[in-house]
Amino acid sequence: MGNKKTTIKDISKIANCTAATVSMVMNNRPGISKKTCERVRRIAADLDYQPNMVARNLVSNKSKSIGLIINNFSDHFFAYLAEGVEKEARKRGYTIFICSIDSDLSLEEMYADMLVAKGVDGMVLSTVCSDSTYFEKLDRIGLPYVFVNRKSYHPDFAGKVNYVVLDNFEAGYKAVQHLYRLGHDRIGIITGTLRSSANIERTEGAKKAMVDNGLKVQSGTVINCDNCYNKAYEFAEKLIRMKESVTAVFAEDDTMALAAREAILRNGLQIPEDMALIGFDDTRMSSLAGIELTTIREKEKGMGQMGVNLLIDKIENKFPDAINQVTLKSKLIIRKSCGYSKTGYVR
Amino acid sequence: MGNKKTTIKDISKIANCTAATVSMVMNNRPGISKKTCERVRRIAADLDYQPNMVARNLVSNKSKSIGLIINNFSDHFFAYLAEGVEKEARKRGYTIFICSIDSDLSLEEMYADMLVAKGVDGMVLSTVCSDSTYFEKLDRIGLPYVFVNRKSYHPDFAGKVNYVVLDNFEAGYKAVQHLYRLGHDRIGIITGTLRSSANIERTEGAKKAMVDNGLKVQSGTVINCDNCYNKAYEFAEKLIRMKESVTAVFAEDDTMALAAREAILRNGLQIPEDMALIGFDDTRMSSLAGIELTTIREKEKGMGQMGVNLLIDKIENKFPDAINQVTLKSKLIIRKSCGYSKTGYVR
DNA sequence: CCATTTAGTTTAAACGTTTAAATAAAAGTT
DNA sequence: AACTTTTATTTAAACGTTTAAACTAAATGG
Repeated sequence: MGNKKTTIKDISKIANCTAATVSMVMNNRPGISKKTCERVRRIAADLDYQPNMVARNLVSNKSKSIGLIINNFSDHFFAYLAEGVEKEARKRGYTIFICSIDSDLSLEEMYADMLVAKGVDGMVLSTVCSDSTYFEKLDRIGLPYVFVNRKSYHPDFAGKVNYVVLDNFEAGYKAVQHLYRLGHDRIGIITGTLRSSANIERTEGAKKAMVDNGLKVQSGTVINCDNCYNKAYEFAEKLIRMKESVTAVFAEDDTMALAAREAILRNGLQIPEDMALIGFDDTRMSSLAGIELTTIREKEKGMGQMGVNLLIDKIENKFPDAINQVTLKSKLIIRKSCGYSKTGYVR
Repeated sequence: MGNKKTTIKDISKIANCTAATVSMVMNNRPGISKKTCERVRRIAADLDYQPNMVARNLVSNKSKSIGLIINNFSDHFFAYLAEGVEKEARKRGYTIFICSIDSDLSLEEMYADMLVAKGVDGMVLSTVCSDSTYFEKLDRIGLPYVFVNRKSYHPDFAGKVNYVVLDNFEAGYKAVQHLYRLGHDRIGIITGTLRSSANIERTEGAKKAMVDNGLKVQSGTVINCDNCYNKAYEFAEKLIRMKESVTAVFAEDDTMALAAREAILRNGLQIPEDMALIGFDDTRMSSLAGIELTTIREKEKGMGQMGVNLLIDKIENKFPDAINQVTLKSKLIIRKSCGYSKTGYVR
């Protein structure tokens, strides 16, 4: 043990040349004789040489590492997002530093600073919108970053920031439109945290659909449950008690939808007969026999991939000053929880 | 843009002292006058100085970074494991490089090499047991690592390697014992990939329980489905067709259990009346109304935490040559899918 | 055969820190 | 006042690379 790693110097000594020569060989630089090249290569292989990225990073100021800040690992959304980011980054030769903030917004800036200090080449930011604009620090030092699943509403940044998002407005609209056309007039909305532009826009879309169809958004029927199972369960019970006024529920993520489902069933009601239910995310749970939740599918993995590709393009200066703002579309997955049948919509 | 990061030199110039002095101030070293200390501190704060970890890493040979290799992000097990690792590491001041191999075992060694090159202080290895012993390279260079959810059977390593695992044998035993005591004599087993010590031991435990109770392990009733939903679905359909010989199924993870559930229900059978079913992991799906899967709960997050704590203790040389082999116990979560009732077991 | 080009290699500085050793300045002792 | 001790600061080397510039030797050209 303690047998230090092989360095370029170790090789150069054995190969009777200087470190510079070895470096050039290892980087396939032109202008080295075939003989030395082969000799050095052989010795490097013999000693199982791996270039020290830390040293390389110091001089080149490139680390081939990317920072990824997510909210948490166990949410379907972030898990798939991270999967997309990591796999795609790997393909392009980058490694991921991952940080989760677990809804503690104050952590984000701290992590970002740390990632910068650790020398990442760029960052993917997927947590909710804090009002802070700490990322102008990133701009200042010229470190590329892209938002995934998040926009900035800040007037100084909204137009400049690179992002990949879902068309959440359209998705929310679509969800409510589906309920409306199945005959529902009184619809409750369980929203996710409103610090996220995604949820803000889902909610706006949903409300717009209600207004466009001449429905009223009744007070107490739209509540922020912060993507939390328990809060959603409680709120769903409240909605049930308003049964006269509510016949359908749109939950802005599947976890909350399933919380609502539990509340509805435990209170002796049936889905969709007594209460229609539509979720968001199309998690694995939604398709199970007996659950069959109508929901909205977004390509989290794809968003991660696109985001990181875009980031790497920036890093590698493919399109230095392009501003990339990508908006993806979602898909309505119709199952049984809203009672849609082949006979189609009633209006 | 392009406004390079502040360095120690920038500060030293303004503060009229040398880089060494600044360094000492930033590291709270004794022997600097209060005056310089404050001056340097103020300037550093003004310039928003962040020490460059890359440079620091190069000289100290410590990076405060840890490598984590998982199979994938979207599996419940690895998501929670990673969550535990990351959170605990954060508490102790470490950042995580995450790599997923997605069942491609050959990637693991490559990643490990890369992580070493990037200067991690240690690694948490949670993927399946490859037969390779590439980690002796890690021993050679003196880089600490710990296995989580995995042991080594290799005679040279089995006794020396640090790990945190579940008592999978006992868990498998417990699962089958539960079925047996509910009156089942013919039990099918859907195993996870047998390249993982976890699944090997679950299977062995399960078989032992059968043997101990005088049951026969019939041919064709124990099949490796590689933790794959589709394979499990198919195999479950086969088991159904052997209905005379099989009345209960033990699946080594919840995903496969739910695949079996779909197969059973789609074939017009009922759970638990026609077929009892027990899973493993207690994922969020298992507890949903209408699913209510009996399963085995393990603390993935806790395993991650313990693993990384153990690793950091090694890194920081708390117990230099201790060998830590931790075995945790699981818990049987009884729901409805095996038909257990308050009347208890029949034997 | 000398001048010039080309090919192969080395030198030396740089990247931003840390750290042991050296030095200088200030403070104590007699 | 001369010597010792203490305190504060600087020097210089190191970490493992990369890279531009300098050098050397061999090849080419006239």
